[in-house]
Amino acid sequence: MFSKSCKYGIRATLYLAVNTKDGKKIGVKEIAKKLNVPKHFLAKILQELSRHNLISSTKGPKGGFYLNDENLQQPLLKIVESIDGLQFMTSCILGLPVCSSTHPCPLHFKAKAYRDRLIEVLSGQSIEALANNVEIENLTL
Amino acid sequence: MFSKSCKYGIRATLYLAVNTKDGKKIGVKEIAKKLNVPKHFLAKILQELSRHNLISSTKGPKGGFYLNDENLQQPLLKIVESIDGLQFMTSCILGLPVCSSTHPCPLHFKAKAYRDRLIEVLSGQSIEALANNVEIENLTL
DNA sequence: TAAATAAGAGATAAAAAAGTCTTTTACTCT
DNA sequence: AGAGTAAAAGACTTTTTTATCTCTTATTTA
Repeated sequence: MFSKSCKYGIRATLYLAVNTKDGKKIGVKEIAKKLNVPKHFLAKILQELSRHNLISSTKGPKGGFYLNDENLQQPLLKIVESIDGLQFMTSCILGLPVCSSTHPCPLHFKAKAYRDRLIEVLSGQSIEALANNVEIENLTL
Repeated sequence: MFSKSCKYGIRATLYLAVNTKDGKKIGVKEIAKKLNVPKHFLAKILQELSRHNLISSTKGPKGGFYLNDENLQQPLLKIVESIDGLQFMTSCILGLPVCSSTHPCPLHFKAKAYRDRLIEVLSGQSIEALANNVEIENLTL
């Protein structure tokens, strides 16, 4: 469903949301270590998210990545969009070039239900809200 | 979610189910053309499914692929299993090595509920039943 | 000005997808 | 029965995409 880049991006963003509320900044090295993902690969992903203004960063000593208020209000879907694009929202689970309610593949309706729920979470809640959940319920990242 | 191999495999199997009820056999060439997928790639996939006894074949002139009664009674999940494996049923949508009800990732429950629905279709209905649906509702393959 | 950190360009590696060529099997026609 | 042929089976190669790593540059802070 999501590429590795996208998975890493989501996890890193949520990690930042949870851990930079106090104005702290965190470097790639720490994030990569904590999430157990390849450091340089993650660096590229964060770079990209930063360029899209979905996360924030400052260079230099004491620099690092963090989420500002605007970043925190975005839905997670933005992260997905900027890494994988939004094809996953509409693309056919069997890979048919055209697949819709009026022209469905055999799995269309069941698949759509599954996906729509997910899209709801990704687009309906802010990163901040999801991060709060992570804290309250002590979820894994 | 599914690899291309798997998508091609599912579509080809359903195509065979719909079109070989009368004892007809169909060659890779025709299937590839009808489904608009790469011929040689499909050949390899069908070969594999045949080896796993999920579809049937005969060589030589007038030979080709078809589904026998046993094949038709299998659930589609078997096709998925023999091509992609069953990881998709349990693997975390965020790629976490461990993700379960007791140790969930932030998207775990939303993702699970609807993935389970999909698994229901893939495992609860026979290929024959799904193929009937395809015919009755004139679905695309 | 030195050091720490992100940004950026590009190379390499691994995995997935697609294609080529050869061998085997079974049918058809004589 | 034997020869020719059409199809799948199988081994292998090439291409494309995704994932990962390396090295250099720019920026900021102390």
